[in-house]
Amino acid sequence: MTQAIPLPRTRELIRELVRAYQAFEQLSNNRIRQHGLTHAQFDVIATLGNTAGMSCKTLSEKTLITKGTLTGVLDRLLEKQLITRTVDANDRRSLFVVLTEQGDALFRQAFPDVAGHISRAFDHMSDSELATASALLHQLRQAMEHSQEP
Amino acid sequence: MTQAIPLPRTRELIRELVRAYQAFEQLSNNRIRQHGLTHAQFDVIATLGNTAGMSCKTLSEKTLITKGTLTGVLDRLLEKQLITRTVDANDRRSLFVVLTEQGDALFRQAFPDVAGHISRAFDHMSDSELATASALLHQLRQAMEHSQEP
DNA sequence: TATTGTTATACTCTATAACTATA
DNA sequence: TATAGTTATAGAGTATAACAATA
Repeated sequence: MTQAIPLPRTRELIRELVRAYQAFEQLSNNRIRQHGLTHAQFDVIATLGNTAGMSCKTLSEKTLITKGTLTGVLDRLLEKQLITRTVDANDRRSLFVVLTEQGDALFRQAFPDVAGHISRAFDHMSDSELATASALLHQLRQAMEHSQEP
Repeated sequence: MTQAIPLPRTRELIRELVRAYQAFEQLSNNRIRQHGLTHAQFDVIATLGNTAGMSCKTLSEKTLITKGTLTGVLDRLLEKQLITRTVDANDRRSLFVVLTEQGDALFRQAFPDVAGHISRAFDHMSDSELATASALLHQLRQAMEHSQEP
């Protein structure tokens, strides 16, 4: 309950992280919608892409979409015939989700397009600058993931 | 329409940015909800905090919430008596939004609490590390903001 | 008993377009 | 005509809790 007052440097970092992501969202959301997908749907497609499929549970963990919500998102992808959702023979409580051929085609089209659109923003950065930035974001993520609830 | 294939380094950067923000959201969302606010409502309160107020238009630009959506968000904050929304005497098309005393109290309580909760993740980082990280995120944001639609 | 996923509920955000009123 | 904001519409995501089926 008693929170230490965050240091100015940390506040600044949080503000910049939020702003950077806002800018990212603006770039990506338009592009994602041009492929007829919502952000959540794109996340699911991108997560399933280049895999042999996975359970709802795994998908939920990777996308951070809670199970109740995921059911609805998958329902809509099913309607669009982008995925299949079949009972796992080994554990019949579990459902196995896989991209359809159509879903895979969309993945192979949409993912590079969205990524490519964003990547143009970083055209002026060198390989080593990009690598440094990635490493730093990785470090920030690790720090946040390992900071558990009190 | 023809997109350059994004370089691996850029893809990696995008992936890390998304993941870092996911981790951030997980940390912040729980905390925000403990103050009885949604993410959008918190954004508005945080934007209005430490200001003399601003028009809906400005608020919309700062929070990236579109005007139609903003009306609903402000309606709910109004219900909770956290803001006032009054006609601007100078331009009577415009509405001026200000935190109430109650809204300001919540801002002064919730903002440091949320920021403090997150900042603990970065406790182990030095001032100069934090500054470097902020500068880098700032650079990434600038790059994305200046990358306009083709 | 615990786990996987669905269903039900209720709310919030979202984009969009038509609209009102002011300028 | 243009701008600021509301309203209407229709969807989509969200958390939560109760539930069914399976382990």
